Amino acid sequence: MSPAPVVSSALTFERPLVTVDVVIFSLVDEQLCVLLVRRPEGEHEPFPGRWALPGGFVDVHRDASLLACAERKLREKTGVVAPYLEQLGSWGDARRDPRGWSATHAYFALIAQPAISADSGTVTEWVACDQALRRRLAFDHHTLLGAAIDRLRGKVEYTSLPAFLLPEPFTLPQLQRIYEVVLGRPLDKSAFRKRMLDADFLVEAGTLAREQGRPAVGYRLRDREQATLFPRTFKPAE
Amino acid sequence: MSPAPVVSSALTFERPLVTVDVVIFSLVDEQLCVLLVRRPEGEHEPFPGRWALPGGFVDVHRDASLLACAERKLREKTGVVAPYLEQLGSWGDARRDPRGWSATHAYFALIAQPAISADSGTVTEWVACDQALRRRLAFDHHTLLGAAIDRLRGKVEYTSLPAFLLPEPFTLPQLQRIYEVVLGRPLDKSAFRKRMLDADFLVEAGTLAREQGRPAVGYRLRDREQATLFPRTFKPAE
DNA sequence: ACAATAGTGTCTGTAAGACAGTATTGG
DNA sequence: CCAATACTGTCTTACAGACACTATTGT
Repeated sequence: MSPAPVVSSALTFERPLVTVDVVIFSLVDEQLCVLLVRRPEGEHEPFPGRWALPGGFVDVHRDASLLACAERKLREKTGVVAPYLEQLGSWGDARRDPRGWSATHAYFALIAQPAISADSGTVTEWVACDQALRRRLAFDHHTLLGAAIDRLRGKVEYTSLPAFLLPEPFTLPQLQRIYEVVLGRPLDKSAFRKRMLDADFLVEAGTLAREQGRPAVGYRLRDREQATLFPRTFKPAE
Repeated sequence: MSPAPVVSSALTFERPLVTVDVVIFSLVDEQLCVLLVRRPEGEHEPFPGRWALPGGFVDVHRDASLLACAERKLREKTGVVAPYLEQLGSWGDARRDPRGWSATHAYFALIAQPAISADSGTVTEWVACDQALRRRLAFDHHTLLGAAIDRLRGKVEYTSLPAFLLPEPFTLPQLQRIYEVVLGRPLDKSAFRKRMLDADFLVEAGTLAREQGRPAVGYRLRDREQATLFPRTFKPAE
């Protein structure tokens, strides 16, 4: 049976709270980091002063959609407008928010420039992923963050996702370093290059010199909207 | 800035509608089918009489969580209690429901027994996937269904998901047929069997005879909670 | 010339696909 | 013995990983 009442225009039953949270990843000093914000200290605030993921209630008058709401949160905290943004999932139950039954929609974003905070008022910090997981976060944000990291680590095995963490143009050695950082293991240079170039998601963009050594070919993404899937994982587990 | 008001215990702002929809897949005559329900005909009902995915409002007093709500919908429509159930994603915006800003949480379920409807009142039907996509469905259910089919087709390339569509115990030839149906192309028998047995997610369960020919070894899933990932896709696109 | 970094060539092992073969049942 | 289905063995090929090699820059 549909739970809609007979006179459906009434819709008088109790509605859950609806929020959006964004797990924003970026690189600081070749480390995978996530953006955290401090909860306000107010008397009636839940988890006052705790670290949390950026997010908040959906505003039915300002936000045309959940995605638009996530983009707004991201813009408010980082100033970044068009990043890689993907839905992570939703978590909803009666207990995750002391203010009542609530459902949150988590997104995860990859951005290149960790330009810290265009936002006024809120305290924000870039924190290394594993360190962030060890903090006591507000709500069930530990779960959300864990899911985001798992998803990212998982997808890195067979997608071009890490490329969204680099400012363009970037070089293949740079990209390989990011893969190695996220995966936590070294990769063979030759195999890595073959895979990246065969996947045909990069376009050449000039030459980039470093302090020392031979300059490298620069690349941009052919399509900044979506990641490329590789036909195999980097290495089947042993 | 968090949109929470200063005195947060008030929370007087307008809340979106929150629903759950479930895309329930099963096999009827070796065809991949999805369960549709007819929307009620009432005067004030949205999309009266249209076909739709089973779903409805979250009931904050009956449903402990979104997942529990999805399980309830599934149970009400099919009587199935412990299927494969995975979150597909959420869709929320101001226009998808004429009754107001609404967010739905879509789940997708794979069940073995298409026992039609333990539910009273509602008209339900198992419809072949591609045919269901051609119907004019209520709300944005065309989008949800499309996403579910894409997800299933995609995952079939590298997971054991189709095994959840078969009643246990099942045989490898049966399983292969399901893979072929969902993928829409034939698979090599030898390669298929090697892959399935190497993945080590099956346990032997007796022998199953057919009308004719040699009986086949029966198998059960080692773990009915989650699917197994294969290290490669079935065949890199050509 | 040398250090440092970028990029390539070549070998090898692994595993998937192709396909023909063998095995086991009922009539 | 034959049809029908289940299962296996062998060959080939593609490709990822290993690793040594060459290339190009600054000092």
